[in-house]
Amino acid sequence: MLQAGVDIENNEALTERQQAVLDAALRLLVEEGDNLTMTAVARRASCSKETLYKWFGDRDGLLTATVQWQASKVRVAPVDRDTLDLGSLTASLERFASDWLKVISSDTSVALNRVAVGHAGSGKDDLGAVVLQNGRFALARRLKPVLEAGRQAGLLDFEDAETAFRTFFGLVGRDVQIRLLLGDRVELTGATIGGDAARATQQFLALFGANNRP
Amino acid sequence: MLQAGVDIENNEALTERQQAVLDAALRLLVEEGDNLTMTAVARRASCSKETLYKWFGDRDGLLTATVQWQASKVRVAPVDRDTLDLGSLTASLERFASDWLKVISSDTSVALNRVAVGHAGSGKDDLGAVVLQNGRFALARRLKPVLEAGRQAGLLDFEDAETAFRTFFGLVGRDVQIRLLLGDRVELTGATIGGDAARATQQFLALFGANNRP
DNA sequence: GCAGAACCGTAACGTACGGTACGGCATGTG
DNA sequence: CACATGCCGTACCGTACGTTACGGTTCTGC
Repeated sequence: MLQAGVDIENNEALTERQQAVLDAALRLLVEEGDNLTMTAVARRASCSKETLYKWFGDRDGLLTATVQWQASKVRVAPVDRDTLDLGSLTASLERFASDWLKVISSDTSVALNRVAVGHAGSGKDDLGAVVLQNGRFALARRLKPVLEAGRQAGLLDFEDAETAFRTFFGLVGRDVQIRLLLGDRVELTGATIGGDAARATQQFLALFGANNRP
Repeated sequence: MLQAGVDIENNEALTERQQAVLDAALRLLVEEGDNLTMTAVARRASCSKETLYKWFGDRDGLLTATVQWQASKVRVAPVDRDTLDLGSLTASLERFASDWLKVISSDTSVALNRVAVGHAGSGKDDLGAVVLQNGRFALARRLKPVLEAGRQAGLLDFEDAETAFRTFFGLVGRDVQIRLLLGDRVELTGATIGGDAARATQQFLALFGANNRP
């Protein structure tokens, strides 16, 4: 219920100690997955279970706080759009693709997505919505202005920014995320990520570049 | 451990009653998710828990048997490749895309993928591998011959069939599967599926069609 | 320096659920 | 008909874990 607990709306109201506890919970979540126990978190964080319950109210409260804490840590710098030619647009898209691939292939992302997917079935909490909000929808919010700017500059040609974004999303991610979530060992070194990002960007430009339309 | 149980390698060795039990377990899995209980399965299937343990050995054994039972039910007819022009190739690709979208948006697929993802963290069983084998890899095995035939006929142009397939996979699925797994309500009527399949096919042909290369 | 709060460590409680045992019934077999 | 087998229904056991309670210790304000 979390009648008394941290204000999960704005994660600014987290003291240092609470952040450390959530970091410990996050590390444990990456290691153990959803079958972590409250005693394990308490032991790892060197705090008492009473404190955990006082701060986060509930096991689900602790989990959501952990997920939101991790989400609050990935604040990216927005791209500058003053210079906008084909080169800078390509670089921006490749950057987005590379960052996204790095994120979804990271251990923490895989672990968080796993627990969120597992909890999505029985609607006890909204972990899925949180992960979705800070994952796929955050990416859309940051990428759409770039796409719109590209269209304004006559570099891109598309009807709907949402559909264009979803195509880009598919070209970048392909089968990587589902394979990682299902436990498949996908080789993703830095070089392959760079190559995949460049390939996805070229394919996207081939589909939505303004010069490719007769 | 499943020392004594059904032969999960070939699901032919399943009696009628066992299939009915697995169907009940499957329905319950779709409804309840991973937090289904053995007593609930026994009650739903009108069998005793003793029988469940004798047949499937374990809770994980029951789950894997259920997943494999569902996997064995989706055997698709292979496409005929005698006539191979651009029209039939397009139709085949659209058919694959539409079928795949229908599968991943179905309730059972979402439920099965959820439990498999949830279990992928702690390697107690290989649900993830089973789902992956009967999902994404089965699709690749069925689609790659079509792609190769298209290349042989001079309709497609690609270096590696695997990369071409993964691009097709991304163009079709985009963000649908992860959004569904995370509990997002994605509108997927028959019309939208058809439209998405056609769009993905056109995009794939635009990228890998032989006539588009100078 | 002291009262009170915050918090740590641990013990205790309650329950849900995986796994097992057992009595009854139905069916097949000599 | 006696007997064995297979299975249903249910009661039972053990344990893991969420949740609470409590004594002891450190921190904070006056």
